[in-house]
Amino acid sequence: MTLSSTALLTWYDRNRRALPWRALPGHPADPYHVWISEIMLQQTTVTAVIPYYQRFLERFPTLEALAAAPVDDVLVLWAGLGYYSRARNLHRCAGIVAENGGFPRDVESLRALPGIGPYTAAAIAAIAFGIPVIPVDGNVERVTARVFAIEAPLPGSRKLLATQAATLNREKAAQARPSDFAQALFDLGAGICTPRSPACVLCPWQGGCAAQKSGIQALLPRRAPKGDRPARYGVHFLLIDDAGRLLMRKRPPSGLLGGTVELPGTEWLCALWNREDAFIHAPFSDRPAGKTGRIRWEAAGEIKHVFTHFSLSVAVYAARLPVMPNPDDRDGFLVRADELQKNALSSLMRKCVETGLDFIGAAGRDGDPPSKKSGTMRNVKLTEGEGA
DNA sequence: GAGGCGTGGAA
DNA sequence: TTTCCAAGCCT
Repeated sequence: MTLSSTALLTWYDRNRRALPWRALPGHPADPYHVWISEIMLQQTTVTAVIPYYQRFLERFPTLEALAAAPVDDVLVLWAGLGYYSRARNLHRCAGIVAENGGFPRDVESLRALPGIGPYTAAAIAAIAFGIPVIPVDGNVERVTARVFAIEAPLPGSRKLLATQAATLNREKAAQARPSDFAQALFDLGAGICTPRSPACVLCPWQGGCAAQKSGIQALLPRRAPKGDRPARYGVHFLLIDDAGRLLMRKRPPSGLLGGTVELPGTEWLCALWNREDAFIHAPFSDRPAGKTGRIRWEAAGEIKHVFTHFSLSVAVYAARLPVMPNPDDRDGFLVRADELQKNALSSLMRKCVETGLDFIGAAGRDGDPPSKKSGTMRNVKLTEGEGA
């Protein structure tokens, strides 16, 4: 009774966020825009998504433009955003939906498309097509756990939370505005019912919140303790010639960082590499030293990177050659340093390349000892600037 | 169904 | 520094 849909919608009408993918109040949303934004927002913050969304829509203004593009072009626009299977599924999905002449307008058919799970199917259905369902994301789980004081820990409580969340839009006011109601719950979770210190005094549902009544709102939702993150180690090699060309290679099309471009290197194992074993994986190590002579590798730095399920430490070695040997398919391919932004570099590899180039740049200047954090990336642009 | 799958900002 | 975690999906 006190979880009034009207109260929530009124709050939303006054406090809704203006977001690039959001239609203006009272206007219908574009399913293509909603879909792109929802895929990008999976496990990703709004702040991180906004610049990617803008660039993506400039490059692929329509579903047809996206469907017609090579998947590698999509990955270039996605590089740095993480969870790269999203980009591959997005591209597959575009082909299917364009072939069908548009998005299906029901939850079940949406759910069947690649990259669209229960949450995203409900989100598109509600936001773009006005179907009265509640997409259950982290925000909605948190709000639901609190208003009903559900103390069972995630992720075990997920099913229960979804069941309870589905009861939130029973009133007529919610049924009349499914798109706004769903987004109102997002904005409530993002701005008021926040994870750490919820602003209950500002909450349109404070009178009906069971957790707030007993003062446990900041403790919910509970979560089961997560396991430790194991450490892994790798070695990567930056080789550059006097023409400013780097040797790079492409990772397998699926799996970790699938389809992205990387510096050649070792596997990532749970133990530190010794120098001898690591250098078996250095470029051209299996070739007789030709007229270029032996490659003189130098330690350029160490990169720490954290993935969801392990942390990684990469030793970067760098070397400069007058003339690059001709790479074969196993070696990889050459990329001009000033055209790196045309390749899909993960954030990890962007850091590795930056470290290697910084080292080469500093070491290359006569008598200049390589210094850490010298920031000598003149003329080399690794990311598409936003104009800041 | 449990684990693989990125990243960067905030506290 | 460490920990948490953000509009989850796939196998």
